[in-house]
Amino acid sequence: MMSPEISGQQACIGCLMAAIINMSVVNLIWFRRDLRLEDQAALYHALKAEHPVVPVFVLDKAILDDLADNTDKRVAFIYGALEVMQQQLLQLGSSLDVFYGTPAAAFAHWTAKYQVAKVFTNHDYEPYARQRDAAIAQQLREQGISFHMGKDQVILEKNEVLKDNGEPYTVFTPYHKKWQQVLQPAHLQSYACSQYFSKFYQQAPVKIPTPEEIGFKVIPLPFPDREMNIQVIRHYDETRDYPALEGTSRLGVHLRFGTVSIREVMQTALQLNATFAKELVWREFYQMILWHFPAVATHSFRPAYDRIQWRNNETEFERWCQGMTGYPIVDAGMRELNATGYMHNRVRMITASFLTKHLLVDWRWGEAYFAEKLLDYDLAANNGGWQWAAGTGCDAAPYFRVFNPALQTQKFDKQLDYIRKWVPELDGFDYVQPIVSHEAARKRALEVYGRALKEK
DNA sequence: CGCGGCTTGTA
DNA sequence: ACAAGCCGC
Repeated sequence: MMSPEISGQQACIGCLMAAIINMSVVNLIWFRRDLRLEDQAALYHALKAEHPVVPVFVLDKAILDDLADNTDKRVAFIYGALEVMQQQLLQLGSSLDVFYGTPAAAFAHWTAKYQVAKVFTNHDYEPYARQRDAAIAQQLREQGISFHMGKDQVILEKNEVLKDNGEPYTVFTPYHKKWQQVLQPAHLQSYACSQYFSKFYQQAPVKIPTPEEIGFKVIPLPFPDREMNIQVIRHYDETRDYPALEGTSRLGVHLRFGTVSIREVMQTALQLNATFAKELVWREFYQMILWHFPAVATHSFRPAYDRIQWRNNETEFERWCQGMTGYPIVDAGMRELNATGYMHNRVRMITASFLTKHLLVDWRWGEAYFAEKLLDYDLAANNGGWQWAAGTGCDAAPYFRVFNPALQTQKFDKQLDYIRKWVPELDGFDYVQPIVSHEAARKRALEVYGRALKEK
């Protein structure tokens, strides 16, 4: 549903001006993490509204300045997605209008350049995004421009799945059950944007700032395919836990940036594999948690766990980052991450458990490292995963459940195919000694966690 | 309210 | 089997 959450109180000054000097009034569609032209909620509502639609995107200085690496793969991915959209728009006689700077400066620029009546965009549940959107809505309201938000990133959001007492769930299994009860066919219906493509504002191409102009280098990379691999999804429940196989969808990055529609993926998932569909609901669960409990971005979901006396040994943390712990399955995962910007999910759990439990490093350190390296990085999912592994989160693994790297290897990489791929020196004599013994580290973790929980 | 259930490990 | 935690019904 498209609700004018913040609507203009005054008459649209731009519209009056435009009427007088015969300029065309337009609406803006503001793309963020929904970088596609088909089955896109806010775009659909924009195209169906009264005026021509100008597609806009902000290369947000506030976000880009925080990236550690000027060859960040995600910037390259975004450029690729913008380029695809720009080609489609040019063929339609329109153009994307991309601005480099802060969102505030971007809208100051666009509202001076166009006679804007309304701005359409989709909900974003992250703390920074919420604050950004509130500020932009306010800025636009002062100019008599209304701000309209749609739901596009998830199937069911915010308060759509609640306990009978009206409170949000904090445990996945009952949330999932309720999610399935609430789901209606209409939630999965595709937004048929293309039938309104004639509504795009006609103008000459607007030049997109180059990566160099914004201080980045784009290194050509093979990104995961946007198309769903039907065979992989069909067998997801049987193959997903084996990191040596191609058993996962690799759609994470596309869901992150909206280069595929969650409605389309969920439709397929519900038809082909219930376990895969469930994983997509985990994604919605963590977005919902972040919306209702934004403090999890910086604190343990359970306050008692913020009392844990992390060892935070920087040398050990560095060895974990580099994949030099002496535990092959952990090292393989970290090296895969460093080399490719991707890590298999089973291994994400193992490496996260190892850092927090075996080395007793604050989960936020690991979360930040993954945030820096993962192409498919998403705050809600990454934070949820880390708090799950550390035992600090909602519906987390009980803290006394310490993953045993040897057992995990036995179960999920018995032939050592995955490990040998990333730790080739395993078969020689120069592989590093284990950083800690499993038994001693396990005992230490149980003591340290136990102490934090006993304190009042 | 007591018990099932939990991306698992150990006895 | 049983478990150092915890939620939901």
